Amino acid sequence: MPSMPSTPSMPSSGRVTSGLAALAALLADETRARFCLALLDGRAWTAGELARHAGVAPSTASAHIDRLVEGGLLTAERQGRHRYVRLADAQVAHLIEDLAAQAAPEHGRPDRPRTLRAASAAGALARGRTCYDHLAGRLGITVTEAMTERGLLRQDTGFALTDAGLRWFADLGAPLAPSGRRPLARGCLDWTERRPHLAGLAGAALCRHALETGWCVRIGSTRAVQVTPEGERALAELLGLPATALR
Amino acid sequence: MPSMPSTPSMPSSGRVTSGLAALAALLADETRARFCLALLDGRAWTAGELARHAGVAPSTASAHIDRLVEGGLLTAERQGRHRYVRLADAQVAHLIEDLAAQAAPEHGRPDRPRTLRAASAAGALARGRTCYDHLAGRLGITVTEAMTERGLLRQDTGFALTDAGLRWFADLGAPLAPSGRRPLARGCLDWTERRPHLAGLAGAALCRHALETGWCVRIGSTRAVQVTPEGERALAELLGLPATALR
DNA sequence: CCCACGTTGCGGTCGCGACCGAAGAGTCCG
DNA sequence: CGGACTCTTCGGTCGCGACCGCAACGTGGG
Repeated sequence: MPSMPSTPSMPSSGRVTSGLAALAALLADETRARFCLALLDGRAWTAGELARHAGVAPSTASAHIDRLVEGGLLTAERQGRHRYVRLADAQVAHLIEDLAAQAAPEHGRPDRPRTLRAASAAGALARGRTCYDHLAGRLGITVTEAMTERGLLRQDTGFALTDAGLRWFADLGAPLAPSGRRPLARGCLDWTERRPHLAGLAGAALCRHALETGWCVRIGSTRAVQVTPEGERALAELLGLPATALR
Repeated sequence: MPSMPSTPSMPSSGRVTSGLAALAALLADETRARFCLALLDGRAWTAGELARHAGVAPSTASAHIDRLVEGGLLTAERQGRHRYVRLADAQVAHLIEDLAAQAAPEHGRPDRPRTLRAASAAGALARGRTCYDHLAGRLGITVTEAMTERGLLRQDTGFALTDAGLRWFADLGAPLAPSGRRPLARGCLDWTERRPHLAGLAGAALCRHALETGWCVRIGSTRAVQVTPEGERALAELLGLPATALR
């Protein structure tokens, strides 16, 4: 009830305020937050998978998914008896990344793994992974830094591809065209490396190209990726990266 | 209790998840959201001002401020019997901007003002305002676009100053030096214009310079700003902006 | 065709947190 | 040194929402 600002303030402040609060409320629940972070791998999960992942009853998960879809964070698609769910778009993914980065400045001790299995999984993720639709982890950072050093990417005065960078992508067979409202290049703060890696249309194109041409492959069905021998050769040739930098 | 992911997933997933949920919970309350949006003007408010602004009791506001400070979104500073409160840093400001932008895609009809006074205030804000520590509104967009056209700023492949842009700032008497983790230039989506304006260190330097040299002045004690005749002359000379573009 | 499984809808329970008012601590001023 | 002001602390109330179990629905496989 006390939703009336007693001071005349920002116009449309009411709508923006309640919109902001409503959006934040979607992520304010631990279970929904877990859903969104899981979906940050860019793939589609079924409702049941998400329920098991978060450790809640299927009915609970279903209700949460409804709210997230309603709020525009997720999109759902029915296929047979499954309901596949994914993040709505790159903007949402980027928003959640930013929030997670802000929420986890605990970069001192990244939660020591308890088991050998967990340790090796953590290592694989730190080495290389996908972040929504682009590359992250040491792999993502290494590639981004190499592109910067080679003058393909400019990070000192912002974050943008250079003309040489545009040509590089074209030569690669993955020409970039401005599309919609998504920027060609943007920095995405890496969780494990605490430095920005390449995101945006260029990051997505590079990741897609790397997976399609076999430069890297997914490990199992996780978001972790591994560079292949061909990938090492290609990156050495195109970016001057020594093979050892990618292991 | 169901905090165990039944699927082995992201390492440190627990911590990140609860951190994300806790951070979002801070903004999930309408009153706290109103506080943060008010503080987006970049200035320090007293606890009482925020309480009146949001229409809650002082005791309620005090508790909210505690939580926001505890969560790292705000910093507080006691001065006499007042407690001045501001956003913690530019990163927090940017995060809230992004969230607000995502939360308010209602760009069809921006909440028609009810009174003449409100209409003129809304008009002034749309013409020019500060957004945390840089310029926004039509003023911010116009300047940003002019800088882009003049080759000082590159937006087609990302968002970065050019070398000419660096020189432009140096000639202005506001040389830019990379500092800490804040980027020199970054795009900040404008609420009213739906296009990015210049933020980051360069945006802050430009705004500071504009206010110090009298290119623009604040209207009353709001975040709205107005271009002065000197400002028109300077911007015409430095960016080729016709005076009519700024009214 | 029926059974198993993934998914959804419906009560019902329970705990967290947003709110206020009143009283207390600290500060500035006459 | 007392009064006006700002802010904080403390109890106590109340409503929202996260959760589960159970039952129903639909799909796909045997």
